[in-house]
Amino acid sequence: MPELPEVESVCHRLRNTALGATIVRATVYRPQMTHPQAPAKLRRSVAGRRITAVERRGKHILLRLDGDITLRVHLRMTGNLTVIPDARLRPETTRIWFDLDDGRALILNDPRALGRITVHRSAELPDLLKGLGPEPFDPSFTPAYLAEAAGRTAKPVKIFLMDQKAVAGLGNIYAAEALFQARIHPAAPAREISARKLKALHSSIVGVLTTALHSAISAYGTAGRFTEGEFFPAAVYGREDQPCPVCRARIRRIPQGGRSTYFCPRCQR
DNA sequence: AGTCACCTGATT
DNA sequence: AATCAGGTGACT
Repeated sequence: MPELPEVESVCHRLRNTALGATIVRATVYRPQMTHPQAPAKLRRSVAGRRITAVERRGKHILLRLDGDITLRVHLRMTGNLTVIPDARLRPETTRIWFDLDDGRALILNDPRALGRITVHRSAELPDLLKGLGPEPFDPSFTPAYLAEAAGRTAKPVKIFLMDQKAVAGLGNIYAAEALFQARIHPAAPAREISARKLKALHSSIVGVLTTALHSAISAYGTAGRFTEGEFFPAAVYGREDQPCPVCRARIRRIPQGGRSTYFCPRCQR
């Protein structure tokens, strides 16, 4: 599921469901998902604590509990954090289960079980999140900042965008979409891109994420789940061999960093 | 900077 | 049977 817009929409929904509830007990079905901590630490830390805030930093969800405990949840590829009314609605792929005091349950549902959930004191958080670049909607994320960051690396620009320390929250889809809108070839070395193009890239990053965020919140907010095709209609992502919506050239797929990158060979040079 | 491992399910 | 997947951390 999740890049920044989807993670934010999960947070949005949790604020309307989990906020204020008290966790009675945690059950860990996949101990490795609490790595590098022991599952017992999670169980011990959450019992009897109330959820006081739901925050997001990059793709990380921060569940604030009273008594200065923060659960940091990362959904990775297929995770979802959601409240269900009762055990009858328990998905087969539930990996962590939190009983709430009103009979509902907060669950981490994650078919691939690649997600992570760890427990922290608030004092540890800055260190924990220090590798993350600015939030794309933060005033500090400016074209000048992007140019400065890009200037320091010879990495292909798409790899640069997906590296969370340039800017937090972009993943494979929205990095590709932003590059398409800015008409930049995904394999171009970041430091060789003109200031003019980087300015366009800055705008397209903010624009793509804004549109996707609204789409993700309305899709998830109503149905309570993401549904195929309700997202931002991708111009290039997943469209190998289909015509570019701008110039009709055939969309290409190339491997980058072990994943697929989609782009229009005519629009993006 | 590139490759692989972590996991499982869907698709070819 | 093989390949792919909206991610990341640990290796070369």
